[in-house]
Amino acid sequence: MSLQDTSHDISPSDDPDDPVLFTFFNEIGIIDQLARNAFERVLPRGMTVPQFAVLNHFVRLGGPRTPAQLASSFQVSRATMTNTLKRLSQAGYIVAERDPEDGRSKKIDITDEGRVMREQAIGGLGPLLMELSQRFDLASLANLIPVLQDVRSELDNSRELADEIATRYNI
Amino acid sequence: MSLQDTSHDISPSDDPDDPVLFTFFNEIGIIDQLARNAFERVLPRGMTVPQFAVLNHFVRLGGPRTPAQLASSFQVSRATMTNTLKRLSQAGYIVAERDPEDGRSKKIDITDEGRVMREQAIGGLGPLLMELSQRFDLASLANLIPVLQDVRSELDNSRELADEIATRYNI
DNA sequence: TCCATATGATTGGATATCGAAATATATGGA
DNA sequence: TCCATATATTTCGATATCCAATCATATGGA
Repeated sequence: MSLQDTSHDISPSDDPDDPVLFTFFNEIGIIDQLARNAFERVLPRGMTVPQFAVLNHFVRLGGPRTPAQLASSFQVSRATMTNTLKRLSQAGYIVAERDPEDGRSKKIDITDEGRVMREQAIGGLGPLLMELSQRFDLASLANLIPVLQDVRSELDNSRELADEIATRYNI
Repeated sequence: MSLQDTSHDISPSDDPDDPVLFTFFNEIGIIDQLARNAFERVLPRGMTVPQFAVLNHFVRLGGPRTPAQLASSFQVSRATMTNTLKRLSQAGYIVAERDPEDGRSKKIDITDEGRVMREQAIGGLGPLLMELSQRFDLASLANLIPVLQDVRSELDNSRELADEIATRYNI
């Protein structure tokens, strides 16, 4: 959920103690929620956005990959990736085998069933993206992307900052 | 998690079948994740972003509010709001009483303990926002906000679109 | 060789979130 | 009055996500 309520209106907040960053992250959070929800609706029954993302990764970039590599690619914790991989594996969409070179590690790859499921997922996702493309001003969005990437990069570096502030203020 | 992996780099994707919308929502998702995480780090032990958001709502806009109103304000389902309110209530930060006018409904309001907790939360959140304000180009972010609000508004209207596509493609 | 440390993966416990179903109360019409 | 329908809230079951702790395997230095 976002930091700030909106009372479900779309107009900008004009509260003076409502800094730009607040409003910005608020919008980001709501958009993420709505987009995730829209995508999930057009995915096949039981398929989720994170699971599809992993299947798509294998189709587009090829396998195999280790769980650690996947976690890093998607910027989630290894624990989270373990969870997603477990579900995909139980559904038969991926296979895992131990790495003979390094007994700690695993090699994950997509199965034929996984490829079929990924195709089915594209079947609904593609049309949704098409429709949304027509509704949005894609040029404006394209202009936003570099700024968003800067923000991401800065946030990426601010974990220590947050921890430092936490020790300063939360004892 | 986002739809698309990034292999943890920041550069724009130049994959031709990687439409602007894909990249855009991908960035949004990662930023939301990172920001949420940063905020959670500076909140007092046990306090979460959604819980703080509700307390902050009461302090800024006053109470009481019904669960349905809160759910609508934050754009989450009523089930989700019930869950958050239960935790806040168990911690003593809010109180609920039945609405004498309408037996189905409840009036929620913040307690003094809730106000204290909200102040403590501001203690860490404020400094983090300050620091981030210095690291970011706030003017660029401010320019983005209207576009983001348009996107949100469009997504807000696209639930039926997603459902229609779902019935078309997912049988 | 042996141990301390590092690294990969998982488990356990917590919260958030959704949709669907259940529960309780209103409301309006026959 | 009584019932069908609408609305408010909660419950249930599922997934995602994190952190902290655990387990297994490597690796490097004494």
